[in-house]
Amino acid sequence: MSTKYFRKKSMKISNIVKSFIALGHDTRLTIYNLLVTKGESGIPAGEIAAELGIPGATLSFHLTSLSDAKLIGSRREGRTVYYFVKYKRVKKLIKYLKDPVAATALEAETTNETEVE
Amino acid sequence: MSTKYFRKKSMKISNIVKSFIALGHDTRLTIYNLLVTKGESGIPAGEIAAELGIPGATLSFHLTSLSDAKLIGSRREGRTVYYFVKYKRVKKLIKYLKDPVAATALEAETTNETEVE
DNA sequence: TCTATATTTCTATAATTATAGAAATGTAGA
DNA sequence: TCTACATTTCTATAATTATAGAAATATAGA
Repeated sequence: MSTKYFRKKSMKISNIVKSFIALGHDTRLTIYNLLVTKGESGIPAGEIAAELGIPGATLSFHLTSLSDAKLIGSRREGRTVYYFVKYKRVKKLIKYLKDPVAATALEAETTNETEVE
Repeated sequence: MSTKYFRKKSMKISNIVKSFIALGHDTRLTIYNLLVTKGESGIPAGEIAAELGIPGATLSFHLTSLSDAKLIGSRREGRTVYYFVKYKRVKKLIKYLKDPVAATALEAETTNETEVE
């Protein structure tokens, strides 16, 4: 039973694909770029919007994509929400690019659907 | 004059974004995965289509995306076209993920629009 | 509680991308 | 040249994603 490239129809879009989708947009890649320069402390959503010159609603849409992909995280401080890069997922992508076969095997072995961070 | 996140409207979609777009699709990521297992010699388009169970026209569409992103290359042998991974671009992506600021600076410095390989 | 501020969600619309049959192109061999 | 085969391009259609104003939500401070 060759399971190599088999994929259940019901199987939702993989986290790896989600991550590449997230990075595959000019605005979102610029956000990633910006967040990298800001370190762990992150940067308020409003500042990102101002820096990129885009409406808050549009920014929110893109932040959701990056968050769903677990490429970024956020924390609220008062009425401000700070966004920051989550390097765990970035490292996973690098690993995937270097060796997709090994990374996929590892993923299948360790994925237990309860992963949080 | 802050050029940090400035981007000319006329400026076409960057090669990095193009690459992430290319990898951000289940079928295309599966193609990448498959090609990695096949090494330098590559694999005929027809075999990819058969392995994935998709029509040739659909495959061609996705191969174009990966080729435009320079993630894969091809060579014709008779009536067969072989596709293979081009690791130069993969390495560039890894570099970008690790340090987007440095990678972007390097890109700006070395891009002369005549890059072929 | 009232008001201002920060951000997100809702919604409609615009724009882009994906799919795949049919037609076209390129190549090999008879 | 004729036929078969491999692949790509053309085309229409379906599906998805992006955009941004308006409304909603959350929090802080007066």
